[in-house]
Amino acid sequence: MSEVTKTDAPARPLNFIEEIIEEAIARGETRVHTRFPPEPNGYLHIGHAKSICLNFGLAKRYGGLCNLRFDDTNPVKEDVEYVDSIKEDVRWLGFEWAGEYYASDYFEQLYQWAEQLITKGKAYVDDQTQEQIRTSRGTVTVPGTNSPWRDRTVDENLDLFRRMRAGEFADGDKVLRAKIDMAHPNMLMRDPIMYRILHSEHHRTGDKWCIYPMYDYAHGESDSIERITHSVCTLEFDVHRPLYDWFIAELGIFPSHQYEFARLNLTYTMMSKRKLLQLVQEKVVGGWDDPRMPTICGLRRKGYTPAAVRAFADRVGVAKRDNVIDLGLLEFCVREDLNKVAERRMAVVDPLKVVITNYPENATENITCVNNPEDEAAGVRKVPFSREIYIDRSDFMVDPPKKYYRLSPGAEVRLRYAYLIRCEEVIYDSAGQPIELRCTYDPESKGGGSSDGRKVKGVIHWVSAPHAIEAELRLYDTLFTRENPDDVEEGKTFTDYLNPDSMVAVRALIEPSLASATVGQSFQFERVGYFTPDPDSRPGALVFNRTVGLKDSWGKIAAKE
RNA sequence: UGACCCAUGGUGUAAUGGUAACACAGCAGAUUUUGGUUCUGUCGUUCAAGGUUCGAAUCCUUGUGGGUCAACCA
Repeated sequence: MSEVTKTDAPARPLNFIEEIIEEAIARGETRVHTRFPPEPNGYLHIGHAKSICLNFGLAKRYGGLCNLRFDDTNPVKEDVEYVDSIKEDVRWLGFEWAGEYYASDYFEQLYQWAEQLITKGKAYVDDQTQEQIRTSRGTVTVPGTNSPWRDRTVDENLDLFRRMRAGEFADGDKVLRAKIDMAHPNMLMRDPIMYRILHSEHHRTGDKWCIYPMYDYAHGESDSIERITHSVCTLEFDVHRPLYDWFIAELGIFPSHQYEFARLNLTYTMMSKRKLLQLVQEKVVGGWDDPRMPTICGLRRKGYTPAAVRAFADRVGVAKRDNVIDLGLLEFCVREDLNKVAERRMAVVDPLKVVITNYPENATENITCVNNPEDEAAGVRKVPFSREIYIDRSDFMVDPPKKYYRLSPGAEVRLRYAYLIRCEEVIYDSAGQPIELRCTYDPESKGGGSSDGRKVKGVIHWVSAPHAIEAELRLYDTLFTRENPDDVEEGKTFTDYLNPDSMVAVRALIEPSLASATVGQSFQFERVGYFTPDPDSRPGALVFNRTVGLKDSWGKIAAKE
């Protein structure tokens, strides 16, 4: 356990948990030990990323430690598949845990402590049915009533509890309950269940146990065993805190303390594990790692970087107020990172052929292109140029509106890093749609300037027709059309708000250097957006995911017209 | 009709009894061989009513609004 030392304090103000810690430091407490405690029953999402960044961030900032602990007290819902994915995601985010722990490692200790509570007269075996327990608990406004088994003797309780462990009873026959107060205003304190009988195989302990501790009984004690100083969880556990403290006090063990913060919500998506599972099971999405999912693996596949997610977690802040973060902030964070690190490439999403009539036939030249104007060290690359090229259909208009800087009949534009061209003739198909442009180029204008110093405002991207390679581009939009898909109108469900255009695949023509792109790389397709190769991508059958589009101020102006 | 938590621009988050600010979004402009980036400017905020105080976003009271809790889930 290391001493508290403040390291790389960020410029931002302290959040309330950091304030609590700094007050403790001022009082002379010298240790910060946190933990990230997922139940291995599903994939991690962006909300978990906030918690991970908070817990690991606190440890890092104050020179402490952060554990990874799997809260695996319910064998029927958990699986090793999930522990593996959770570890992968935490590592991907850039964090390394001080220790890897499992609540199931503490089953024996937890059991011994339960016997201790029975011996103290603070716990009893209850024979009531689930239904009887539920009704006798009362409601939020009416007190509960005591179980007829509440006053069993210590010896009888001990005997029964041992026989529960020995497997003498069937699931649901008996439970162990804490003896607190059936009239307590806090429902959680009305003799909460500590153990239930579950003849079920556990992914780590196998069939060693047939009784399993409940969350409330296991969590605080697990924190205590690991000597966690700051047990950080989300707001809905606020009402559990008195119970958390009660067990620790009755047992007289290391006093970990719980602090609650507001979970993350994001517009146009949802964090409910149950609903995300439904989307996977009903094949609305391709899987947990579908790029439209708010899961960490989905964001990764979509091209989000760990740095972007961490920056996002830092910017959303930590407080106790319910919140819904604008998706725009997440997108800002990934653009901010990718703008600095992603190499630029040219890709034509919707190709329109252009023939440069005064350019020599069968000639090819290599145009020097800057890889990243934000990073000189990224260097340059050569891109082939020839008489026939493709430009994007949206970069040409027969009858352009005002302030349209791109190509139109008689107008001139700059081909990025190459020449100025002028549109001399438009060739139409039988439906009246332009299918080819005949242009002339200014041989003196290569790389910049022009033969006579004239200024040309428009710059468009291009690919050489004989050199370009084909690729599938998957263009993503929000999965839902509603800002808060959980907020459903009368008679509807969240699936009624699915966006039919959340994924659109197009065939594009891209520059040849992209043939060797590999999963994990990010590129900015100039003037289009950020893209990353999808795991489905194969040589000769390239697939790229759009991480996020570029900011599009022309699109905004055009939309207003 | 219980206990607990929360309430600051459109969205988040600060201000810790002393000039309500920062980011994102929006708007306007400058720069730009990406209508990107960068830079500048700008719009706009303390749930209500009382009280304490020289002074309240902050403390107190009462409301109002939102949230959590009645799984042998976590």
